[in-house]
Amino acid sequence: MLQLQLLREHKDHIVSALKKRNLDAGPMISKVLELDEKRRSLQSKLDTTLAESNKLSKEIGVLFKSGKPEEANPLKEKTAELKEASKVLGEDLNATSEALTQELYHIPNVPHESVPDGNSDDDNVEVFREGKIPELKKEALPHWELAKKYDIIDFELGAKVTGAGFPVYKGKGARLQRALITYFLDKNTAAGYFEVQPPLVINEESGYGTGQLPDKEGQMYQVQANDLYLIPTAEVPITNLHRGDLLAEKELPLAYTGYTPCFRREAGSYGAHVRGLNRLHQFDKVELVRLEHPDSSYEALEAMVEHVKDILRELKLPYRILRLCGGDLGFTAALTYDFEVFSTAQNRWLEISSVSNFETYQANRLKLRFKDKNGKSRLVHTLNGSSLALPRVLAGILENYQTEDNITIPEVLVPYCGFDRID
RNA sequence: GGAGGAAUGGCAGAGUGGUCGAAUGCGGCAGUCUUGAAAACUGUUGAGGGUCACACCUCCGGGGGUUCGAAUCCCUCUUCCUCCGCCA
Repeated sequence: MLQLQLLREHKDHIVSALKKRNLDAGPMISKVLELDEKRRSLQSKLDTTLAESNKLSKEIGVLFKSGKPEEANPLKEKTAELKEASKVLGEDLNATSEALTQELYHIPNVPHESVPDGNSDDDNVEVFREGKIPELKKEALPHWELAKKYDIIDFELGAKVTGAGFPVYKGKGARLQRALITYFLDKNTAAGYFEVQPPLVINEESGYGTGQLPDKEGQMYQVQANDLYLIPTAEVPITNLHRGDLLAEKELPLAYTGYTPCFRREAGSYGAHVRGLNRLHQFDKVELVRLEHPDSSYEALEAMVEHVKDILRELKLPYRILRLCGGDLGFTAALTYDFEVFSTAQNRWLEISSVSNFETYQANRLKLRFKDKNGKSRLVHTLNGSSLALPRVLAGILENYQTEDNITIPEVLVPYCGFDRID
C-alpha cells in the first residue's frame, strides 16, 4: 500500500498519476487523509490521558512506599476515571486505524512515469522484438494436437483426476518439463540468484504482504479448514521470506529464484484462448524475486529484463517485450514488462513472463525495511519476474520446433532432456 | 494425537509487580592507535507514533483480563523445543 506520508505531502501528484489507471483516486485519498487526521487527533488525546495516568500511578507508588496508603485513595479514583476515558479513546482509535488501513488497501500503486496511457492490453507498448518466426507448413498443428499426436500431455486424464486445467505430462513431455525447470534454475543461479524451495501454501498474512489479499482471494484456491491458500505464484512465499525484516543496507540486494507449481482458479476465463496449455489451473513456473535499494531498483528491473531475454535467445524462440499501459498494469506494480512468445501455429502471442517493480508498495505492507547510512529505516523496493512460466514456453517450443515427423528439442535443452527430438 | 517446557532488542541472553524500553555479551556505527588492515581501547547503537525540535505515548510472540501500576500474575490463541504414539 501507499505510504501515508507521501499521500499527505503529494496528494495532487498521486491523484494525477493514478489517472493513468483510469482511476479517480481523489475521493479515496481525501477519505484516507480525513481518517488520518482523526487518528492523530485521537492518538494525541489518548496519549495525554495515558501520560496523566502514568504520572498518578507513580505518585501512588511513592505514597505506598512512604507508608501513607490512605492518601493514595483520591488518586486511585482519579486513575479509574482516566482508565475509563482511555478505554473509550482506545476503541475509537483502533476502529479509526482499521478503517484507515482498509481504505489504503484499496488504493493501487502509483504507476511509474514511463507507464503509457491506455485502457486495455491493446494499448500496451511493444518496446523490443527479437527472434525469427519460423515458416511452418500449412499442416502445422497447434500444441494441443501435437501433445496428442506424440502422447506427451494428456488433458483428459488430468480432467478425470482433478478437472479441466490440470494436465498430466507424460513420458518425454514430463521429461521436457523437468528439463526446462532445471535449465531455468541453472541460468538463474548462474546469474547470482539464490535458489529456494518455498512452501506451496501460504497464510493470510503472506497474502496481505504481497497484495493478493484483500479482494483477490477468489483467484486463489483456499484450504478452508486451516485458513490457508495455495500459492498463485512463488512471488508470494519468496517475497514473504523477509516480511517484517529490518535489513542492513549492505545486505541489499537480495536475489532469489525458485521453482514452484502455481495454482489459479482463473474464474471468468473461457473460450478458445484457454485451450491446451494457454491457461491452466495448475502450472509450473520459475520465479525471480529481488529486494533492492530504492536507488537501484530500476537498474535491477532492466537487468532482470536482460536476463530473461538471454534465456529466450538461447531457446531461440521469437518473442517481444511490452511495457504495460496504465489500464493493464497490476494493482501492486509501478512498472511491468511482459514477455510474449510467438506461438506460430496459433498465430498469436502468449505471455510467458511478467517482470515488475513494486517499489515500496509491497514493502510497506510487508514492513520490509533496511537501515540506511544515516541509521534511518527505509522501505526496500521489491521486484519479481518469471523466468519463466513453463506451459506457454512449452507451447512455443512444440509449435515452433515442429517438423513433419517430430519435434526438435532446442539445442540448449538437449543435455537436460537426454534426447534431441520427440517423435 | 498425548505429556511437559519455552517465546525478551540484528543475534545470544538476564530480568517474577513500581526506580525496566529492559543488564551483559556478540554484532553494527563513530573515533583513538596504524602506511593500511586486524587487534586493543573509547564512545555510541531497538522499533513505531507524535513534535519545527523537545515533551509525551505505544511495543518484551498475538489477543483479552487482574491491578493505582504488568516483560513479570491469570485466561486464550499461535509458534518452537523435548519425550511418547502414529507415519512418508
